[in-house]
Amino acid sequence: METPKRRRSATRARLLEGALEVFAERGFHGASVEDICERAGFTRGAFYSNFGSKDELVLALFQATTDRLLEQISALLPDLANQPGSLLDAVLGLLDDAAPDQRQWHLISTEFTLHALRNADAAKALNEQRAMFREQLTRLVEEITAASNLRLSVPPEQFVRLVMALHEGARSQYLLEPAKVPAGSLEHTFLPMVLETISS
Amino acid sequence: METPKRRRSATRARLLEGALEVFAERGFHGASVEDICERAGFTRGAFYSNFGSKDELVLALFQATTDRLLEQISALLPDLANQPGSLLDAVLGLLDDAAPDQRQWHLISTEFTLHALRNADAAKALNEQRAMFREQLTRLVEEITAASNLRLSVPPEQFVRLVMALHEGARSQYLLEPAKVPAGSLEHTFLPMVLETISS
DNA sequence: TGTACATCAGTGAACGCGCGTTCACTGATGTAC
DNA sequence: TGTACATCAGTGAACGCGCGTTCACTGATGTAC
Repeated sequence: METPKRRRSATRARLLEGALEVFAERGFHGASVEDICERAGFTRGAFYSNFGSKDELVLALFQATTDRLLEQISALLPDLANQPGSLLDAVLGLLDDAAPDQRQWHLISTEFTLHALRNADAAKALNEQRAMFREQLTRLVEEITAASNLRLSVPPEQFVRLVMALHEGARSQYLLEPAKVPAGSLEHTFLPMVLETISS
Repeated sequence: METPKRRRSATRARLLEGALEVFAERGFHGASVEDICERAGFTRGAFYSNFGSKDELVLALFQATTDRLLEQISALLPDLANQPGSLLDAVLGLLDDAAPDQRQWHLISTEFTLHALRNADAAKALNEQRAMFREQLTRLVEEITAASNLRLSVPPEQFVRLVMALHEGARSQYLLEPAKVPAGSLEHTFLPMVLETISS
């Protein structure tokens, strides 16, 4: 049953998917509306039938990506919290598994962050997403620390901020020099030191 | 004595300066050649008399900024190494002082990093600059650890990578939410833990 | 020292192309009777 | 069930504007004699 509404929302979804890919490859300004439509298999008219403008698309894309990311995290949370393994493995595993393609995700989220630093609306959306993301991670940390006898000497929220900041910087180094800085090496070398100090 | 050569190189310098400002404000693609020329007080003809293209400008700008950055670091190094204060204060102080305007520097270097992730030439230039930067920081760490009785349990080079990665991620968080994440707070909270563990 | 010519940094008008956006139209699906 | 009409998602040609780039020109500085 290919009702018009279903068809329409499928078109929208394919356009968003195409935009994600093309933005990752060429960046927001390097990707033309035509590039995106071609990738999705539509003409530009279809684009403007579904989105008001290219700017509107990027916000919609960010929201859609955010929704999917948070869904994936919610699905992963119970597994990780109950499985054997250290707190650190669980948290870092979540960060990696949440974004299937590290490089693509890094390019797009970094570009959107730059955009947000110059645009208040984007900043609001981004900060809300990041807050939700941190809350999920914080809950994971709390569950694991409660189950084990581990105690953090700083609030879990701040520990999460540390992990996210380090992860972002380390990922940047990894993508620039994959051979010299293996993925996750910085995190796995240093975070245990913090945890040992943090636990009592 | 306003010889033509002097005049020419002054024009080039002013164009580079204008480009730095305008790129920070609007981003590389958002800043037109005309914007840059207007800021510098020239017409577009002057621009193309000094640079082959907008793309060529961005590499020249990066090189010029790199040179100045490394010069500033060289000037700061001896002071920091001989002054009283912890290793950490010296390293973080260097990172902050090297870039006078945190926000501007973050915007531009992040955008260039994104560019480098899609462009091999830019990646080469960026990685060389970062390597020199790390070497300077590593030398500072070595001098300070040698003077004190501190011992690092990891090579200084890797310690520097940690500090740089964390600094980058923390700066991003700070710029997005200045009120919630004061500048340097993450670094000053967590790096001492690593140092305590690292020293023996 | 003065005159005639050469050089060349910077001017500013014009070009042209890419790209975001618009819009009259099509044809497939849905609805009324 | 069949016919006539309505809706509307998607088409594709056209528009127009911004911007990177070009180029013939100007006028100030340098050089030759």
